[in-house]
Amino acid sequence: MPPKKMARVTKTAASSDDDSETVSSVKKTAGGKKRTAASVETGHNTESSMSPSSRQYCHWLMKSEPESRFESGVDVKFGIEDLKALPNKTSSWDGVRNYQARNFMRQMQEGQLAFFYHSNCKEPGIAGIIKIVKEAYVDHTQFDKKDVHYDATSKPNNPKWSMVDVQYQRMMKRYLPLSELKKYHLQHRSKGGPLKDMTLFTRARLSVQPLTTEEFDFVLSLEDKDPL
DNA sequence: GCCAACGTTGGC
DNA sequence: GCCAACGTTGGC
Repeated sequence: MPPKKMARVTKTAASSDDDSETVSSVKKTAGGKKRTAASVETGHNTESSMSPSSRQYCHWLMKSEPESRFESGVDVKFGIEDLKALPNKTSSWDGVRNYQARNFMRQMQEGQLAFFYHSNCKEPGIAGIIKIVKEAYVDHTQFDKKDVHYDATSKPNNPKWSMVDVQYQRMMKRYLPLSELKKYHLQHRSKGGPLKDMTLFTRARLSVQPLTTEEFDFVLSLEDKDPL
């Protein structure tokens, strides 16, 4: 596995958010390569007809920090350019230590797309698009005492944390700053529109989050528009 | 660097 | 199971 992804995340441990694997979905793990993600690529599916808890998402947003920052002496920098520079432009997304974020990763299916979001930097925003190329499997860094995201409370016979593999797809035609997305969010919140409930704003600290097809498509459409 | 928001911990 | 203290996230 590649570098250190970042996906920071709190170090939690048990929590209320279900530690459940159960939650719908999810795949099998490890060998994972199989499974064709059937419905997946179509992008659409049932979202509108399901309750939030059972909804199956097919688009995601994953945060990482493109600028150097040291955590326990280790640089957690990992921007989209760093992903692009790796062999096969692919990396595991390890280090997520938040149950909600983990559960979303466990719902991801091979072939689904995600926005690569740059956080904690000069200009936060969406930098490009990545694809899920391997579904959730055990994040080995949780057992590595040397790793920044080591979790002493997780045991190999019952791992707590998962990761997926992602592959670089492309840069956005233009960088989409958080500030611009926020303007749309506020606008849509008052007058209606696809970004009115976007998780990026309603649960700002979540490092892995879902987007509805409507949200994803709207954000994509901004590439061809002038900045607000 | 500040600090608001919010998830987690742990006493009770 | 409540909730205050604490730690982290991440925009600004």
